[in-house]
Amino acid sequence: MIAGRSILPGAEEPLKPSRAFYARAALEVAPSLLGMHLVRADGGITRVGRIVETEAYMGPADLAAHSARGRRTARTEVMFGPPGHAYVYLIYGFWNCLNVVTSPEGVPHAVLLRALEPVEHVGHATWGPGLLCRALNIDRSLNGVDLRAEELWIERPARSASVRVGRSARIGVEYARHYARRRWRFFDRDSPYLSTATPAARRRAGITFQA
DNA sequence: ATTTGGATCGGT
DNA sequence: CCGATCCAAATT
Repeated sequence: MIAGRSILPGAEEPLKPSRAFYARAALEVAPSLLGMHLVRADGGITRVGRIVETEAYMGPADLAAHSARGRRTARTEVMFGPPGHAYVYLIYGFWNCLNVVTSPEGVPHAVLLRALEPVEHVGHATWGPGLLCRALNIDRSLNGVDLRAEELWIERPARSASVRVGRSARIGVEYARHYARRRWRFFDRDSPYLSTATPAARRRAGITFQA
């Protein structure tokens, strides 16, 4: 029994990616996270979503990153720390955003998690970084937590189909000059839960709950 | 001390 | 496009 979920005899146990998995450039980690599960131990409830949309933020050189030009502040500090930890920040006054810190310690890369498909105990919209955090009850109190620990983590599902990966420019970074054009957003082409999907497409896919 | 604007979202 | 709403960062 792990966090209330039984492991059937003979079934593969879900596996948390190694520290080395996270110690790579955000641009490599971002597409690799598609199809993995984000798990939140929320009181007695284990909430699970399948990651379907990510963006890479590539540290000092990337003008779209909070760590652009090596900016090291109380807020960005966790990005300079060891890989495989959560960077959670507040944006526009009321939305939290969750990132996965990547690259070796001292190199401030991160992958923004932008959308999930509900898997277990997810009762709200998940098609955007702010909505994703709200649905899994993630806020800045989780800033810095180890994503290989027991509060908030990422695991490879025991069974997973391959993902048809699409890519595009990142969203909401028009200010970042030529970095705004880099196609560092990755997504599952077959998911109706993308942040860019239209309400009509979601209805067609049978998604019922509202934002 | 004050100003600016943001890795968002839903409604118009 | 706009407004909601707060904080980090930059500037004075």
